[in-house]
Formats: sequence, C-alpha cells, structure tokens
Amino acid sequence: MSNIASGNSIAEIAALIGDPARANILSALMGGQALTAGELAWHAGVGAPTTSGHLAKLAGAGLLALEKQGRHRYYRLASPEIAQAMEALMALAASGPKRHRPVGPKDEALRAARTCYDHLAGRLGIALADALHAQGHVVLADGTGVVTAAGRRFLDDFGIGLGTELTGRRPLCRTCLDWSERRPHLAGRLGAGLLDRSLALGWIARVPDSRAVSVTAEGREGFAATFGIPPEQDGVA
Amino acid sequence: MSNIASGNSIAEIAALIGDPARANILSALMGGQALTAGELAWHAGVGAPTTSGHLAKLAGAGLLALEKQGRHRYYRLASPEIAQAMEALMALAASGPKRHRPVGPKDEALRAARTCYDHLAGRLGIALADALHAQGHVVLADGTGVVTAAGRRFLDDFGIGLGTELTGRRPLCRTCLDWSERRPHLAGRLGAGLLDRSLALGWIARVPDSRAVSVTAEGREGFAATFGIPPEQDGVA
DNA sequence: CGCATGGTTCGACCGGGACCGAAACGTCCG
DNA sequence: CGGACGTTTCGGTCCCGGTCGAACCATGCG
Repeated sequence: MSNIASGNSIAEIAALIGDPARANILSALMGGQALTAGELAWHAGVGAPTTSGHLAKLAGAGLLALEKQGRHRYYRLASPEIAQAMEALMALAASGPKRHRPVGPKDEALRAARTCYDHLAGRLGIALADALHAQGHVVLADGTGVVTAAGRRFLDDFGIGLGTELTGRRPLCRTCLDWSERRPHLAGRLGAGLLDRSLALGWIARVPDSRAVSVTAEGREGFAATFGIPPEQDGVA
Repeated sequence: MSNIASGNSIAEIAALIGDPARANILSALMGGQALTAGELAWHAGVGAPTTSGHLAKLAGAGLLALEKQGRHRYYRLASPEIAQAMEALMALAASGPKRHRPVGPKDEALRAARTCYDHLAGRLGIALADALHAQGHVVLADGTGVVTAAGRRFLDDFGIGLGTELTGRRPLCRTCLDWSERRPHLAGRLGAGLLDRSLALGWIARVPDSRAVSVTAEGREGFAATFGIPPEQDGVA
C-alpha cells in the first residue's frame, strides 16, 4: 500500500471530530469562549463522566487548551486552525445532499447573528462585510479580502487598530463562508476586531448557552449610523 | 441539551473521513485525478470488498463523484470544498503534537513538488508563489492573494487565461498552507492554471501512484527563464 | 459464446470505543 | 473540619462498524 502515515494522522484528527458528542463540544467552543467541563457536558448531550473522557482525548490531541481555575476547568479551542477546520467541515455538512432543515425558532436567532469562533457571522456578519465592501473599505475580489487605505482610516476611527505588522502570522482579512447564508463574511484580525469592538460598545450581547448574539437598541442605531445597515424588521434583531 | 443537529451533521462528515482506509482514499484523490476502485483499494490498504463499501458511503454522502467508463469505475473528489476541508485537517495533523517524522526517501519527492488537489504544492509551489510575488504579479498581503494588472498580462503571455468574470464562484487566487513547508502556496483558479499549463508544456510530469510530480529538463530551464526559479541541486528536482 | 477481469453484495466474525453508575479526588464554604 | 459541588477514574456492558472470504453481476476479449 502507499504512503500510509499521511492518511492515518488525518484519520486520527477526523475521528476525534467524528463523534457526535465531541463534535457538539467543538461546536459549542466555536463561540470563542472558554467553557467549563459541566457546560460542555450539557452541550454534548452526554453525562459528565463520558464528557470528561472526551475532553481528555481532545486536549491530548492538542485540539483543546485547558485552564484550571478553582474547582472549574475551562476548555477552549487550542488554535484558530482548529476553528478553520471546523468551518470547512460545517460548509461540507451544510452543502451536503438534502440536509434536513427543521429550522426551529432558536435556529432563527443563529441565522440572524452569531459568533463564528472569534468573529461575527449570520445576516449581521454578511451585512457588515457588504457594507465595508460597498463603501470601498475592503476589496472582496473573488472571495478574499484586502483592506484599503481609506478602510484602514475608517476602522481606526471606529476603534479597531489593525496594527502595522504586515508580517503577522494571523491573516488580517480572511473570508469565511457562512453556512446559513452561503455567502462570505469577514474573519481574520479584522473580523475579530469588529466583534470585539461591537461587544465593547454594547451594540451586541451574547445569548447565554448559544453562539447567537442579539443586537441591542444602541446597536441598531449604531450599525445604521456607522455602516448604513438598516435594522431588520423580524423580531430577533 | 443544545442544538444537536448542527454537531451531528458535522460528526457524520468527520466520521467518514475519520477511518484510516477512507482517509487514505481521500488523500489519494487529493492528487486531483480520478482513480479506479482497484487503485483506491491499493491506496487504502484494505481489500476490494471493504473498499467498495467505503466508496459507496463516501459517494452517498456526496464527497465523491462517480464516473463509469467501461468496466472501470472512476472516483474523484466531488468538489473543491472537499479538498479544502482535507487541507484544513492536514494542517492540523501536521502541526499536531510531536508528529513522528520518519521522512522516507519517497517523502522527499513529495516535499520537492506535488499536486494539491488541482494545483502545485511543495517547494516548487512555494517557489512559484514567491516568484510571482517578488515580480509584482500577485499581492500576497497577509496570507491572501490578488492578481495585479501586470500579473494578468504576464499570466496571459504564459498561456493562462484567467477570464474576466469576477463574479465566478471559484476564487481566482487563494492561498493554501503547505503542510510540508508551512508556508502558503497558490491555489484557486490561478493555482489550477499554473498546474495545467506546466503539465501541458511538459515542464513537470506526474509520478505514478503518487501525488508527487517531477520537474523535467525543459521544466528546469523554463521555470528558471520565465519565473527566475533556480534549479534545485538535490537529486529529485 | 465462454473465460478472464474489475467491481459489488452477502454473511459472519470480532475488536474498539461510547456510555453510564458508583466511587474517589480536589476545591471552596460555612 | 465536614459537607457540597465540580470533575475525573474505574469497571462493566453493549452495540456499531470495519474486515475478509466466497459468491454474484457486468463488461470486454478472443
């Protein structure tokens, strides 16, 4: 047989993600926050002992990072690369053959606005990307993004310092295919900055036990004034 | 428990990739060519009946496309998204904790030059990306690429028509992190064009039963004259 | 036609791993 | 100190799924 080692190490990683409980754990951590073992057990849908075993495996493989704090143990994704792999798998799962779509009510909140590891996704994320694109602040030529000089000034005014280090390992502006909208939104350092700043301004708030975020009254006003994003008429936003 | 559906569909896909035999099949198809069930059985390292079952599952999930041709059945990756997910998993597997590196002799050929789904990777892929970047034909700001006007002309002269449709679904120039060199090379339509044209010119040739490609004598000359890439001194290239 | 070759289906075997209950461990609190 | 809570370890059960041999279709060749 051929080069067996390459396929095997891929299989090890994929098999880790390939268990429903572990996939739920990783999905929950895609929110970008660190969660305790207990919270993750709830998300995984299995008992605490089982979850503990899963967490040990994931951490042992380097997918999860652990931080002890008192009698709690906080787990988070170990690196942005993990999130990127999860995104790629989500895109596959969403575009797969005839996905069943019960589209529950809580699902609607996720489609409106949610976090995607460390940046914004859903209709809000798309709207931000579109707005920055329309105003000439980023160029989204064929699915990839570059920040213009005007955009850099605009973002600086908004409170996002992108820094000058062009040699930084982390991409400044990466696009990420949205699994609900099937259109690209902004990831990378720019995407992370938009999320952080929006949270700091109180324009959006995290919804407990979910990756969804809700747009506040200040947020509706702010997003409209700063980015020209019209408030949505449906109940959620 | 929380939104279970999302994690489950991800787990289904990941579990498919998470079997060593299936991972080897997918890895083999990352070469971009369609392979017969028998060839894939050899790559997978399991018997023909087992392979047949795996192929049925992968095709049923929409990961593989099937093309019948006489008494042969050719399988290939169903979409570039599949390849992108595999790339992300490879990056994880390569950067994982203390990967064993036997680095056999055949591994060296892969590191020198290989195909990555539909474009070039390895030292040759990196060298091409560096050359195009150094000559101002592409801008590789923070890990993502844009083709300049001069680059478009240069590539047109070389024989790669990139087309004018900027609305095309497929990214024109995407970067892909190389698992062996840990640096980005060119993917997307540009990357695919470079591979196709190099093959057509006879500058590179596919190595049987492998993703590796060998640089021909014409290739050494051509890459040096056109891109300014110095021929490597080690035996392979 | 009949045989060889590539591929899939069937049946049976077997090992790994997910799961839980009970118990042990560590930490904070009264 | 002792009780409560969060987390992990241990032991045992059970089932899913990967594997192969043999038999079964389909296609091409002489």
